[in-house]
Amino acid sequence: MPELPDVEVFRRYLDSTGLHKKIENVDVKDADLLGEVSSLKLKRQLNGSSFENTDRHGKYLFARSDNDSILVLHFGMTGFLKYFKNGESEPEHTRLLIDFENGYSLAYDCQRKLGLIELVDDTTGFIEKQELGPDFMDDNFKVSDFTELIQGRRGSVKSALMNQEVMAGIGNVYSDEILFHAGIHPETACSNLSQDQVKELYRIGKEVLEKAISSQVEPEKFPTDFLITHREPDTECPQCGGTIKKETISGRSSYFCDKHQEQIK
DNA sequence: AATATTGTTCAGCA
DNA sequence: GTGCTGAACAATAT
Repeated sequence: MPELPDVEVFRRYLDSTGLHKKIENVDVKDADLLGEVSSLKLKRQLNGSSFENTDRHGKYLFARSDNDSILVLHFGMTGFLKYFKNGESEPEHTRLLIDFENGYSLAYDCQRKLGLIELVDDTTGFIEKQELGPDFMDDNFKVSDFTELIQGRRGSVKSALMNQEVMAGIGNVYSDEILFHAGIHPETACSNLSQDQVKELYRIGKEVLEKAISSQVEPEKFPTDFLITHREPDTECPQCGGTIKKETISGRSSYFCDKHQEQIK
């Protein structure tokens, strides 16, 4: 379930593996994942070029090549990247395979094909077209921006946090995590949040995602009082001795503590 | 065999 | 038109 932290980790991975290397072959193994770009165009644009830098907005990863084409990847629910040496086995559900001149390859694997492979020449245009809100971890995304977006919404906080058109990057798992640390019930209406709670949500949100990224989203590296490793109904809350409950909220299975996330409806 | 999983999209409702 | 909810979809594991 790649959300902002996961995609940021993929971005750094790509930075440390696949940059400045000449691409000598591109294999689109599943055209289902392609957006508007054709398989032929993708190959023509990337072949012979090299990736020079990367970027990320919400759950989208961008890799810019030296001919100014930009490869866009979205990881859906099951996507990941793997850089590996020739001869080693490629991941089982590789949908896009890029071979470099140095004998290594980069695989984009996406078992359940909910991801996206696209080629654009302008990230800003792409972000606008997708109608994505500001990236939650962008330094220019301030508490005042967050407050403005949350205020005046009719639905629950959880659906606001998860709505990519409101702000980009937070999904089911991290919306639960943020609300857990903020002590706010996921079903709380935005209109019922106090000014202080909204500010607190922003601060905690930044903190939670930052910690997830620095833990490289590896479960064993997360602090033990995080909900993420305790997503099991009717188990003990790692913070207060309450009970972790599971309920469908905003159409998603949500986990929360029945004791320290007070229920306001 | 039916169910659960999640991000996105879209039909439909207030 | 807007904001929101809920269903559908993909592919697989249990």
